[in-house]
Amino acid sequence: MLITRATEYALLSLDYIRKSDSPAGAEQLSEELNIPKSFLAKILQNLAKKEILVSKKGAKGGFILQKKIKDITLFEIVTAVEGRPAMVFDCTQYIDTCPNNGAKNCTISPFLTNFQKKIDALLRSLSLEDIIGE
Amino acid sequence: MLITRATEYALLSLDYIRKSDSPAGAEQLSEELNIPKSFLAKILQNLAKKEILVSKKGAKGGFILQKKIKDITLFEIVTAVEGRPAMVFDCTQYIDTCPNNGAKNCTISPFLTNFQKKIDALLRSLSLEDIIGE
DNA sequence: GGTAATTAGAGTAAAATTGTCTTAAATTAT
DNA sequence: ATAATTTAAGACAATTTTACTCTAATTACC
Repeated sequence: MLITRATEYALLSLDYIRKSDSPAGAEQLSEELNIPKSFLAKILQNLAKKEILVSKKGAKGGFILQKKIKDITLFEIVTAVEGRPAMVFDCTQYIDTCPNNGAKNCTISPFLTNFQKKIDALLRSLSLEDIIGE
Repeated sequence: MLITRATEYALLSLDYIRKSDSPAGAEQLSEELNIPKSFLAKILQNLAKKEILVSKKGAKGGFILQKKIKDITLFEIVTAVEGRPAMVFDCTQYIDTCPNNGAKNCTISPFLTNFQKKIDALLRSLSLEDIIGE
């Protein structure tokens, strides 16, 4: 799966948040969107760390958007939530057993790297506005 | 991960097989490419079932290509090896807890479906020749 | 017939994802 | 100030997916 459930939850939350007048709390989002609360809280925290959301603590706290939806890319969201860009493949994991000693003599490495770049570019080109509409 | 290790093993094997004069056996491929034998055997079986490889049993048996490399798409390979097309996302899994009762009122479903189609088209447009060269 | 190879299916192990819990820190309202 | 509310952080547990193994059967060559 290129995009995990966590990212799907993030997209749904971001759509809810941008439609909300006041800060939306984790509990509220959890109930409205039927997403496990503690899990969602983590996701929202990650979005806040990466400057996609602003978090407000205390009573009447919650989350609001930090940027316009056209200025938030899918690449940013995925990276924030999953802790790394969406990966197409990962032969780097077993580079130690690679019979070609890494990418140097690998027949498929150049292709896969290129493919990854294409997906990255696609994700960077898509804004939250593209996804959830204006 | 859009493409699993099994598909990577398939690509490496296909490259080896197409360079080989005689049928390449699972054991040989396993040793040359440093891939666990039993795991690889399953992958090769799947490629054979989906008419990408021809399998020859018995002594001097092994696998040979069934088509030209320009006529084998990455989509075919992934589908054969992983048992389904490469998935971009999967909210269908938890459709029962979806607050929008499935895709009908979902804010992100149209986008995700569209995104999936783009990836499918990309995978269908790429031949094995594109990946491993002529 | 005997050996070399694939086929088939169940089963195990490891890793990643998803989800929970508990405690602390910050902010607001009273 | 104090209580109530809400985020922050981190450890932990459950689930799912991926990766891999094993055994027995089948097929084909010599």
